[in-house]
Amino acid sequence: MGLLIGEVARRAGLSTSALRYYEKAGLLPPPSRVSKRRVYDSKVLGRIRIILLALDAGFTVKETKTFLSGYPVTTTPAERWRALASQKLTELDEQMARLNQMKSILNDSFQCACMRVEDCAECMPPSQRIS
Amino acid sequence: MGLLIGEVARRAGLSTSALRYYEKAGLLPPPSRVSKRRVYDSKVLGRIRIILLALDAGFTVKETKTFLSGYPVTTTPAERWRALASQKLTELDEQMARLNQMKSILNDSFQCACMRVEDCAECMPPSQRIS
DNA sequence: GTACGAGTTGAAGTGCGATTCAAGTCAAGC
DNA sequence: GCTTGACTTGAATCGCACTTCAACTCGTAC
Repeated sequence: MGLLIGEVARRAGLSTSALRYYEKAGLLPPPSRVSKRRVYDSKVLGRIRIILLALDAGFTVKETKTFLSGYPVTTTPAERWRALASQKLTELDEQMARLNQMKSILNDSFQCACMRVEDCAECMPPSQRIS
Repeated sequence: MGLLIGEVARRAGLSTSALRYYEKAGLLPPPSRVSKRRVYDSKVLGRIRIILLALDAGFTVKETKTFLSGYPVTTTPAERWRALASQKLTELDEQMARLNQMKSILNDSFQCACMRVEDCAECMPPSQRIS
């Protein structure tokens, strides 16, 4: 029933180093050992699935740890997720706004006929002006 | 007429360390010196304006250097910008797609009634399943 | 002459999420 | 008893855009 780290990595599509990293970071509980080697219960795959979902959602390793073990045991997964997700959604909206701003700058800048970059200081948009 | 680094920093809204960093990175030409101190011509402010616009557009320092000095002198600013911007826009669209995917995950996950995180392995979406 | 403020340098540090490395441990097969 | 292969550890490395640090150099004012 016990899985060695290589087998867990293969099934999860992760590297063994990533699994050790997650363990050190507190995402995965330290498994039992047989002659120093980590031996995992297959339940760990469920936990890894959850970890990967949280990371895919944009949570940092630290935030994911908070989701997994940073709340009183009485707090349900749904409650934890809602709390963290609303924060994260705010961040993502900020990032979207930032990306849209970048796109505007990319599309709108340097439409001048200047021959050299040095000449472009003149034709810059007002918002970018420096004293 | 000459500006010391502190004055340039103040006018540009940058730190002196950032200006030295840009110089080392090849974004700013090494200015003249008076007793070891950098003395800038006020034209440098125009160049800084351009650098900040490129960085605001999402270009890395390296890409910004390419824009400023990585093309034959016959290439106009508008041509350089178009070439680099189309690449960058592709990257930004990928990032937007990634952000939208994150938002979906945040909104759709953990709507279960599980009391403990360990129970949630069951109620995960199929796309996240691990062998 | 000495204190002050602004500048100089190269090296090291920051945060993130891992990966890579060297050197060692261990069980199984031959 | 020796090789093989999978594992173990802690430490170092990566990329990015800077910042911070210590130790030093200047010119000016008092």
